[in-house]
Amino acid sequence: MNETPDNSAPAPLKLFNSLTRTPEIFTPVHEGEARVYTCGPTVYNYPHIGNMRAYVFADLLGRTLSWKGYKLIHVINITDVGHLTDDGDAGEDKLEKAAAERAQSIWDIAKHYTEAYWDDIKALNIRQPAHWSIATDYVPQMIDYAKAIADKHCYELPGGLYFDVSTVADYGRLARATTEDGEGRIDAVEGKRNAADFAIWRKTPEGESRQMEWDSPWGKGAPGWHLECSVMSEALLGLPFDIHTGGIDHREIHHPNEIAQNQAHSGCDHSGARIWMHNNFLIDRAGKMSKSAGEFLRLQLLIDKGIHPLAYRLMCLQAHYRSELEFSWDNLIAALTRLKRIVMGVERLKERLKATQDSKPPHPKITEMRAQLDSAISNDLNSPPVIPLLEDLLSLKKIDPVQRMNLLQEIDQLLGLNLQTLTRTDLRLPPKSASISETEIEDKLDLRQQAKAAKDFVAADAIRDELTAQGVELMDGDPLRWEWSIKI
RNA sequence: GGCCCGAUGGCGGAGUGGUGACGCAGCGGAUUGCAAAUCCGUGUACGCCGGUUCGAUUCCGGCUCGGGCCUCCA
Repeated sequence: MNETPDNSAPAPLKLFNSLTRTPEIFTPVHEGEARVYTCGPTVYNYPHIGNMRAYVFADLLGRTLSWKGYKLIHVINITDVGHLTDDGDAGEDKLEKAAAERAQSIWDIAKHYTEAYWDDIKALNIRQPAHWSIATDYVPQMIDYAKAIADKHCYELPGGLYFDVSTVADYGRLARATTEDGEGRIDAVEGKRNAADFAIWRKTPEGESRQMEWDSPWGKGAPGWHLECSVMSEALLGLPFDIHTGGIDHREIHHPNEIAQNQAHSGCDHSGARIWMHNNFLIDRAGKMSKSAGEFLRLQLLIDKGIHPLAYRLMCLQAHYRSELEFSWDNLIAALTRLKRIVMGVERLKERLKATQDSKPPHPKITEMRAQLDSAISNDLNSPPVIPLLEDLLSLKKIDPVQRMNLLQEIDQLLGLNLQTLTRTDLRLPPKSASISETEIEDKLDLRQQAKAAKDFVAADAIRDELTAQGVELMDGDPLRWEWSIKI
């Protein structure tokens, strides 16, 4: 235990490595730099809010690395090459299927969903990575990559080129999986040498043609979906790089396969990335949210209901990234209420700031809080205790506002809640169902104000009732005057 | 079937071998024409059975329940 934390010394950054299943002290491959690769979305559908938790997590990691003084080089990929829809390798591409259903070009579909994803990224105040790597931009490199490993590590089947997982050392170490059999729920592809072997290149079936296909030494087709991440991470970050992130489901299949490819291509036994980090799921009462389960929650739905996206971000940060997080509307609205109160605290702090001069030595309480902040975030990105810390900071009225604002800025640099500019008005999103305009509301409130001044409470109450019926909540003693009431 | 994880108050969610974070809701107070908003204050918990220990919610074992992965998925 840390009996006497040394407030002057920064805490070493510890990150939980899925490879060792323990927290490890982060030491960069390249002095002063942090190179991070994040598995991004497959753009054949809208992202749901569960998907977005992964990017909030990756953003928290990136912000932490920046705050710790590392030069961050972050890559997030966009998978716009189709993935199979059905079991095994016999299915259709999801992108192809979506294109067929909507009678649009597959490229238009990918573009549409990529932009929808980027809208969500922006709404959640997730910082832009250094590179958005688009899978279809890298197909020639993927083919070269596959050629380079084909002889020693791959074999051909009618369906395409397969990777033989027995050709690399310690396959599946990330998943802690036994390589052999296990009773999978799907039929194995005929001819595979090992159950875990996976496609590097998928041939377009005889007699079919696809909108997205490329020539290769193994016939016309498309790259296997594990290939792209190995190729792009190596191309953009070099091997080994520091940290690879993704959802916890990737720990079992996708990332072990990436590691196998990295080993094959580099000729080294290292895993490509030193630290593999996985965020846990956002779960609904029925279980995890998934795209294949039909209807799912999009960020836009929250916005339509009048819930600001940053409330979702706060909800994520209230839980540790490795814990499952239970989704409920109550919880989300609780986060929104909390965020509003935090913003009010910041606004009060700003007011006090105007009337104050900078003061000299840092207040011991501020120093202590900064150390607590460092200690929490350095402990595998433990964001939940940072939020009460922030709230305490806002309520410490006796401490110099300048010093409090400085620490607030640091906290917000980490949490990314945009606290320095976010206002209560920003948080007052009109729900899609709103049946009255803001101007009309303001006009009616003015009338009510007049009625109140004339002590005509019957008239004043009538206006209030009318507005309440239209989903408007009155707040007379508050400069904001009114609020939308949120209906789920 | 195989592998893995979790179980904390009304809901969500931290943390800890011994003074039971925190948020939302609730309750009390201030405020208000009455409310609302806001501010201040405040109660309740550690799945079950054993074990280790002076002492366990925290460590170990078993059980029950829940969840994840094994198919694309954050």
